[in-house]
Amino acid sequence: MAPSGRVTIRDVARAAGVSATTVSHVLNGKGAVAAATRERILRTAAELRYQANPIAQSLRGGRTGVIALAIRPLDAIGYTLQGVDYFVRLAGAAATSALDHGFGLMLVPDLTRRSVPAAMNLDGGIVVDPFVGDPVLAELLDRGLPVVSTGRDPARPEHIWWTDTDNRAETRRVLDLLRERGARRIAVVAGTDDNAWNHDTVEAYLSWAHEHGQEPILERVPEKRGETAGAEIGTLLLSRPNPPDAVFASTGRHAASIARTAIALGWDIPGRLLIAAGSDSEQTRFASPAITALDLSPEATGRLAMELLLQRLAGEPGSAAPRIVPATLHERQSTARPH
Amino acid sequence: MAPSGRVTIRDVARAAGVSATTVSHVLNGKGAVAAATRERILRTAAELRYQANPIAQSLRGGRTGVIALAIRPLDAIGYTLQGVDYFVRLAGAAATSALDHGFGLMLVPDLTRRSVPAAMNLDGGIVVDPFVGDPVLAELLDRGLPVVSTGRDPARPEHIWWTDTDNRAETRRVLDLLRERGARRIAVVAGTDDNAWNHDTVEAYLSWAHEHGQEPILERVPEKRGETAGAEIGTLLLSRPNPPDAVFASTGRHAASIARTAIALGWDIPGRLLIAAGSDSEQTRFASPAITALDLSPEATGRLAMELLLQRLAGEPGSAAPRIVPATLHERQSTARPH
DNA sequence: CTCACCTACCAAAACGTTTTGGTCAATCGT
DNA sequence: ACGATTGACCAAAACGTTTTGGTAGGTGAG
Repeated sequence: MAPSGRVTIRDVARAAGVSATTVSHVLNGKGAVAAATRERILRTAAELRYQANPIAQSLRGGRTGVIALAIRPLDAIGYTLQGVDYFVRLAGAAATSALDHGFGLMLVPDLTRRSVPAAMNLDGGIVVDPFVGDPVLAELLDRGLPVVSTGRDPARPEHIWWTDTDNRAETRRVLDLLRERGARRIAVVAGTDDNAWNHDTVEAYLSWAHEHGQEPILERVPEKRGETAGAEIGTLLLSRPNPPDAVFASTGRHAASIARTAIALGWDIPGRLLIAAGSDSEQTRFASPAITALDLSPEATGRLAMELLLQRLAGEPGSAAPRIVPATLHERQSTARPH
Repeated sequence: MAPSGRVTIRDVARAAGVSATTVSHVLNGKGAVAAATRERILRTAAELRYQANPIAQSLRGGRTGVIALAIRPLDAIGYTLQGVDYFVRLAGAAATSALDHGFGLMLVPDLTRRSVPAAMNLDGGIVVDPFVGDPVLAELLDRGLPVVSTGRDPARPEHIWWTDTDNRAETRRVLDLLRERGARRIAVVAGTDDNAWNHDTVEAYLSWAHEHGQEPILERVPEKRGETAGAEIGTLLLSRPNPPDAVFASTGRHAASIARTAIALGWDIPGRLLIAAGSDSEQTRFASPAITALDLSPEATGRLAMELLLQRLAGEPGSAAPRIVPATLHERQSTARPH
């Protein structure tokens, strides 16, 4: 055994009476080795509980098998609450998919803020919801790594390796539903994070409102602000001289707190006010009445992003990017009203 | 430049007219190097944009700088929702702390279920809420890795490297509060995951009930079951011949759905029924009325676990383990009743 | 019988660092 | 003036694999 206490390929070779080359061949199914020899080597390796040292393999092969996951919205607010179940579901799906392909997924909180540890060698990266001109996305690309993002970076149109739901179409879909349910003055409450999701939502709303001859009622509330922000916005909206008859809030959290505020102010939901959310979460399912919401399929998004990345790493032609993931609209009590 | 296209330490050495040894010395601040030479080497390295290859460093040093994070309750249910904000907060704190010390945090979904990728070489591991006799904890320990868990494994008393809140004391604290607020028939709803948290909660409740001469009313509901489970349990509890006057549910999610059910059944909270939760979450803050809950300080737990692990990796004497993290009890509407 | 071609195996190089164990010249103490 | 010490530097070994480029012996075709 090596002085380190670890069993090396040489120990196995010595014990089996062959060269390290032959052991490597057997273990990787490469060269031509006699059946008897193969058996003996496999047996010896098992007996010695030999495990190839992945670092040495990486050094030779140039790959580490580690993929970075940067969840930008969480970087911005410090990993506190906030629409978190979306990110957990996405990260879980990505990690599972990575492990299935022999890769590990490493969580990397804001690479640009702290000095990047030397020990971090990555094969690729996934950036979730990059900001416009995102520095972390830039950093990874600068390192020459293949990167796939979840949501595009509008300031970097040449970066086509992203996955997302069709935010504009999905937004219109919800607006159409609200209109179909009788709403004629639909307000939208979007976040302030400077990313594609918010941009698309606002843009889709403004053009939709224009098309339907409705004066836009747009409010924005910072993602980092707590549930109280929803209450303020709700109060603000409902005390307007000409209040909305429906509210579409992009996060489930804000939708739920606006709904609660409305009810506290004596508004009936869905009788007098319809509510919908742009992202399903525990709050939307849990609110009373339950709130209609878009399920953005974070699992599919995470899995797809990982697969796209792994295809690129494998040098495969790679199916065309960007790739669009369909969302599911869960209709609930908050918009239940006969047509 | 090396054929790989990567700048190696030899390239720098050649360009600066010194040996690789000297470059390494300068870059790591090790040997004795003349000031002028040092300057020249640093300048050259910067010009060539030299970055030491971490894999080679790892091979030499035997360390990878990667720590595994296994979140066992999520492994059990497949990374869907459920008390998730606790885990995100914990994982975020652990990742941040790791990165601050030059380590990366790798998410490892159930190591025992899928074949462990060869490329995964770890320096240590953190296991969140291990089950009794947890196989993932066992696997990591078998590999000879230093492991710290969040919550102990009751089947492995010799494993003292864990961090946790004092579940028994905190449970009693909540029960005491409920009693102080007038409750005399307190029911407890715990999870079914076979881990220390559930064990401790149940154990503390049973002995507390015995001490206070109260007949225990204990229900258990699987963590994986959705919000509907809470409704069922709530109905069950309240339709007993002799219903409870307070419910302590270990998860915020179950507390909230039980509260909602109770209200739907016409019970006034906190007038006729008190509700408290053993873990703070978005649901407890968000329910109406807001629900009193223990904030288990996942950030502190995650940070502490990481620090404990890093101390062991650094070979430091290591402050005594296990380490206990204090929880904070947030009193809210659901238990607001004059003494 | 000989040449070519397999089969089964191996020695050495390569991956890019860090560390060990030097060498050589200049300086210091006596 | 001479041995000891120090400062500045370097060649080679080491980390544990995988891959390259072999060799030696056996076998089939001509």
